[in-house]
Amino acid sequence: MNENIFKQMLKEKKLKVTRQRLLVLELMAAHPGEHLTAEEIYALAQERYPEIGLATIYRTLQVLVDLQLLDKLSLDDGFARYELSQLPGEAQEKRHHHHHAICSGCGTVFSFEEDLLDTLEQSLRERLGFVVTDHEVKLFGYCRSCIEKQKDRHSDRQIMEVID
Amino acid sequence: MNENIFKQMLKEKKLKVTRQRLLVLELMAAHPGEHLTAEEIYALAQERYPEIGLATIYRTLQVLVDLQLLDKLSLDDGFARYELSQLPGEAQEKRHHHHHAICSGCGTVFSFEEDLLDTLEQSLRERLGFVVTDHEVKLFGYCRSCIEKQKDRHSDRQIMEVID
DNA sequence: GTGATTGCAAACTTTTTGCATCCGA
DNA sequence: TCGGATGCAAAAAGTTTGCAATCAC
Repeated sequence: MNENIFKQMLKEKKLKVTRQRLLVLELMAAHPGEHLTAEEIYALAQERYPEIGLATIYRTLQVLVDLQLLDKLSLDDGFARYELSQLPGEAQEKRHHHHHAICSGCGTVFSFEEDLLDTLEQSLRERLGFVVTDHEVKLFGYCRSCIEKQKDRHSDRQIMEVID
Repeated sequence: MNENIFKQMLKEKKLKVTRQRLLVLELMAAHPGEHLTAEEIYALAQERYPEIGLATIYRTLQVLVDLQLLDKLSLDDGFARYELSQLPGEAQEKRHHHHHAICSGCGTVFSFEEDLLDTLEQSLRERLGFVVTDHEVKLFGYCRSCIEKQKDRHSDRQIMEVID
């Protein structure tokens, strides 16, 4: 992400280029593919700028979401999360988020691209006149390692039951 | 929804059949397809049982979600929402929620069934060993009537610009 | 200089929890 | 009777807001 493009975007919206805004974007760019909470971003920011306030983090994240530089998402754990947007700027029409598979066992989030919703979106447009601009897909389940742990635990339990 | 089945489910989990639990389930059953917040359910419950407490609503909703009688969902507006589950009881394996199309213009939520994710889920299982147990699909966009309103507004704006 | 931005604290909102009382089995 | 359930109020937890001081332009 080019810093100058960011400065340009801010100027176009008559927003000021501040140290805080540059820092937050830089941090997000340094953590691509992660789904950071405001608190996590706050902690990272404090390492480089201890005086920064949590309210500034929230306000800055909102600015970056408005500029479509960040995506705001939820993993249903009570925190809003943010990640670097994949297609910055003009390519907005095609801006379809990647999807998330959330392991119910360990909470690990797997991200993946795949546009399988075109048929669905077309059908919606035809049947309801609803035009889709964005979609969010969350899959819940169990990752390989949790499935294996689960198997182990089942073996243990069977053994325990026999012993008991 | 058969009340006796519910009582049976409660007994199996050693939970008590209370007036509050019966009331909340009855209210939810009377509003199928709606996506009610805890506050909305609280208001409905108070009409029939003014002494009921909001904490009871939350605790009861949790019980009903655990029993898979309700689905908890989020429309990204800061409220948890609840709706009657489509397939109660045993058919849990096939229990795939319907999806939601949320209009960014007016907030209307359109629900629809369609299982187009089988391919995606199969691919995840093969590639990652991730086994999907549930999914949530949200589509954002504009409904027919908001699109028409938008067109009108555009016409207005053009006229205004000419006049100005 | 001037208006946007920041940091701090307080407020707000939704949800959860502690506890005395109540009620279902 | 007795342990779970309830209602109330207080607490939590994430986020937003008011305001004086500060900073960008």
